[in-house]
Amino acid sequence: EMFSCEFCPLVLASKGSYFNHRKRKHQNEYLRSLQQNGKGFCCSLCKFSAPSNKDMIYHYNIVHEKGLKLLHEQFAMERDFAAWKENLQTETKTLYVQLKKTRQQMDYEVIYFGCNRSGKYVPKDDATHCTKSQGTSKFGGKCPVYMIKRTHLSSGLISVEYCSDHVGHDEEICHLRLSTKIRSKICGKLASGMEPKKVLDYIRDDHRKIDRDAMVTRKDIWNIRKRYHISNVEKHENDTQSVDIWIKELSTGNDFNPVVMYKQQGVTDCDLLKDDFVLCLQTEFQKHMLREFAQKMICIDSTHSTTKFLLTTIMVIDDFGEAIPTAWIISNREDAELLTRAFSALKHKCGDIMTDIFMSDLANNFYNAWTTVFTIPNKRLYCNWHVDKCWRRMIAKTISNLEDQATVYAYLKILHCETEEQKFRKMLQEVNDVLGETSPQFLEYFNNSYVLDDKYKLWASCFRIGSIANNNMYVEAFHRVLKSVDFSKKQYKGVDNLLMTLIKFSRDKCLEQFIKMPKGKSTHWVAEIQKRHRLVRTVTGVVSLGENEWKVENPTDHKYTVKKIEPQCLGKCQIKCSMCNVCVHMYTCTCPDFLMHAVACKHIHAIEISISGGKTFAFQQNRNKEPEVVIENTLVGTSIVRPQSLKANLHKYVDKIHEVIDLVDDEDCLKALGKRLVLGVAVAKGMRPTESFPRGTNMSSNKHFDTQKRFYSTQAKVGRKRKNRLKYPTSSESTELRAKLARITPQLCALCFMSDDRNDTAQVLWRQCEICDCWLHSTCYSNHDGCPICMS
DNA sequence: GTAAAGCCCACCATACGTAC
DNA sequence: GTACGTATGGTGGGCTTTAC
Repeated sequence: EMFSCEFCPLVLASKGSYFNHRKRKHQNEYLRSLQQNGKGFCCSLCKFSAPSNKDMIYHYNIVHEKGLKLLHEQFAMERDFAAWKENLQTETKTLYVQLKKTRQQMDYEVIYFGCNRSGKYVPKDDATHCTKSQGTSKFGGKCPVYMIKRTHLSSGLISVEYCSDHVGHDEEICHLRLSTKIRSKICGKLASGMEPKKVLDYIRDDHRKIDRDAMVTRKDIWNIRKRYHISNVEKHENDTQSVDIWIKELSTGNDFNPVVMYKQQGVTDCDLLKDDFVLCLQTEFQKHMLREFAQKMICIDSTHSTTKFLLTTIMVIDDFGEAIPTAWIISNREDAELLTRAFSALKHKCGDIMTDIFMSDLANNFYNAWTTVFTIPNKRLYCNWHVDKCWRRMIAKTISNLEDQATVYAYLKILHCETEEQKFRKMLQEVNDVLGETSPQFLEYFNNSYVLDDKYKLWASCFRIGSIANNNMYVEAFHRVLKSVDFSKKQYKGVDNLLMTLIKFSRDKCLEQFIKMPKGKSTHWVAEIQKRHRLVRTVTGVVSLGENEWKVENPTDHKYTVKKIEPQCLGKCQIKCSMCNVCVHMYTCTCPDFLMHAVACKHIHAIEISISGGKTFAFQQNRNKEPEVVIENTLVGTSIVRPQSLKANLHKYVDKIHEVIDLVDDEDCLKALGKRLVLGVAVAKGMRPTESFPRGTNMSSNKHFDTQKRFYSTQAKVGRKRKNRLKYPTSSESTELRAKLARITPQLCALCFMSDDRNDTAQVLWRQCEICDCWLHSTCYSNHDGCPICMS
């Protein structure tokens, strides 16, 4: 092969000869071509170009008088070289980056290093993001800083040739990287379980010099944690793979496998879609709790905002009246089809579940799925809270007048809280007429969603007497705790994080249960029960209506009926009153307190005290009688002599301190002594009884004495207009509305709540009961033996 | 001719900006 | 406060160029 010169007509026989000729004979043209093509080494101070780094250093020294030095070092061991390099980098504010892979040569290996700031930044075509805040680290030229490390394979001796003087750019620490020393320190702290915030605090306290290591940010710590996989939860950077690893570990462990069902996205399943994700979890403790407490009640609800998926929780209520989550389903949707699949897996694991009450929100998906798989519950109840929420939303949507909104809501609340079935039926007829006049649109919604097909039995208070809970707030509360405490009110943490949080939650609940079974627990419920026991003195009288039925009177409230349903609580109930031993499962009462809060109300306490005491009812007399409280004086060993002897001892110490101050010269020691003395004087001043505090007041121990002064804005407040919030009717409003309702002649049947005849006959026949005054279809009346409302 | 040094490209870890 | 997407730049392989 022949090589022809591009600058003259000469033709050369070899490639080597060609390059030699070009460099010797056409040096200027050659360098110019390097410049034009952007190759070789270009001087950052003039237009000169050189083919190699050493030529360029020579140019800088001769032409620009930079005085760059080519230095040499030798090291016996790799460790010495590493320490020297780290030190050199810190001192010269340089980052020597390896330019090429380590290369093996005759009897030594070579590594080439260069300045990290050499080079030209070339943005990518599809660049959409801004450059970094400090700008690119490439300054657009070649920095003469370099280092060649040669390690002799036979002797292990390391020889280094280097230049550490920068040209073309300043020494800026913002373009350096964290040193390996600080990295390993952070890594160690994180691995030992220290929180990133505390690690940052520790590093900043520990590092005094102003260098790159002093500029550690939270982001750096987060990156190190991610890079070295220090987090115990994230098994993989990819959430999907991390969850897979977790599931594998949980499934293959020796302990109880908590994974009931796992369907990955992208995997085909005969019943589910390809994109569906389902993860059903139940720990051994949860299985035990579900079997133990499911007979009474099952609460189900789901939440968003924990991950990209939905979290559905199945809860039961334990003997202490506390909610225990017994299974979790993490899924991408919550329709009956998917839930049926998950429930089937649950049934396979813990058998069929027979429950008395099933409580969920107003949607049918949970109930339908549950009844498809498990035995149909005796009763289904809507969560009161969800009913209220839907009513408010629909009232705001369909009724424009604010006064009408308030009136309709008040009527609905009276209806909702009515505890006697007969009264409720009558009132529902009357409310129907009021709604028809105010908003026919709302009436249609109300009838279809809450009245027809016996739907009123799912939310009305009179149909849930004796149920242990009236709303799904247990599940809501759990979801709130999960979001606010474990997830720090953040959305979209990974599924692996949620998985671990749930399993840890179950573990904590298990321990809690383990602790409170033998010890008992002063729960919120126990406090509520005791509060009601103390209120017994406000009850004015009790009238016996039969063997197990009483009417209880209050001076302000209405009369309520109390029935005894069990002579003693059969279960291992822990929410008993410690004073009269009554529990919520023994009685029923028609008062709103019993219905709303599911605890033994003051009326039940009154009956129990009356029966167990075997006395005539005379609570009124005890109204002002407070139990005597004996306060023991715990100030044991106090005497008048003791402070005087202490004072004498202190004076001796003060004399010694005088001696020490004269003898000691060390500055730090004196400073430390001074600090302690200042502190001692402050303590003594604080302890001096200068003022006598008022005693015997009922002030709370943690009450703030003065409100803290705060800065306040001087800007004019633009603030949003407050919405006209719908309020519960007060007792006087309630009486007034009841009276209004009583004047209405209803147009509906009190049994089926339909206006026309059930049998669709041409002539609609009506009949009024002489005892309860309720209007019914003749057909509805005649189908029963007597009035179906008052049973007369 | 051969070893050393340079250049280009692809890959991927790190660091940054943005949005929630 | 942090998850996420992506720009930036270090690393390494392979080829080219240069020095001896």
